Amino acid sequence: MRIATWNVNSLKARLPRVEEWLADVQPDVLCMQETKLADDAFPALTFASLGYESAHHGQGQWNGVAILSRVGLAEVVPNFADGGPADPEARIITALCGGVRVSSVYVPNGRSLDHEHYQYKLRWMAQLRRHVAALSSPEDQVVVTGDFNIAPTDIDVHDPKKLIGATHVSDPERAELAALCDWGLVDLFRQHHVDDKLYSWWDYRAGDFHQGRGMRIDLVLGTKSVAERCTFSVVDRNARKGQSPSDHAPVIADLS
DNA sequence: ATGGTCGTTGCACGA
Repeated sequence: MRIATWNVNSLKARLPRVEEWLADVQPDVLCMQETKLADDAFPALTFASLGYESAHHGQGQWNGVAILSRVGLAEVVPNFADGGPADPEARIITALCGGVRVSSVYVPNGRSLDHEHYQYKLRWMAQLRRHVAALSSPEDQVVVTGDFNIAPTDIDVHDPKKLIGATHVSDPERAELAALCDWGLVDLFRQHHVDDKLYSWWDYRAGDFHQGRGMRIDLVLGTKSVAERCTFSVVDRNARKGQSPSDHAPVIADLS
């Protein structure tokens, strides 16, 4: 089973690239973020014609998350399901795909450490932990994947010194991510690339992609039983090239 | 050292 995550930065703007990529890479499950669509504008028929069932949790204009699957799509849950307050923004959707409980997540950016949005980001990560624990146990096959807007360690950013005091690398948000992993999730990409400086997002500006200035903030986390099945993981940098790319590249993990 | 580019929308803001 090939599972992938991709922040597409507007599915309306990116649909041709996504269609081409699906045909090329043939994932069994694709989690998307930042569709920026209302549910009634989501191109479910286009994906159906390519062999994928789909579920979308959107709000239009901003945010929006989706799951495509050709190995079954059941028990779809938009938003958090931990019994706490619903997120007013469309940032998480969960479904059972091929025996794996998959969540597609778009963690709030945070904007700056002194911004209210940063507190929202920390609260969001804490609720994500409760959501995952409410729906599953660490012994289950669980994948939590998407745009975390958190670089787990300093090797996940091009120049850590330039980011001191910035979001994506601060201790409190890294602690939230570590706490999520402590529940029983493993960074599948790092299993296969122990110390590679490889990124999944590059600013559109200043030629950052071609200069290699990026961050690894798109993660595929899996429980132990999933991690044991994971034979291969890669960032598909090719999808960041060419005409009208997203600023994120897809991350792929193959399960035996 | 600074600014730069997209996508949304509407003439600015989020990433």
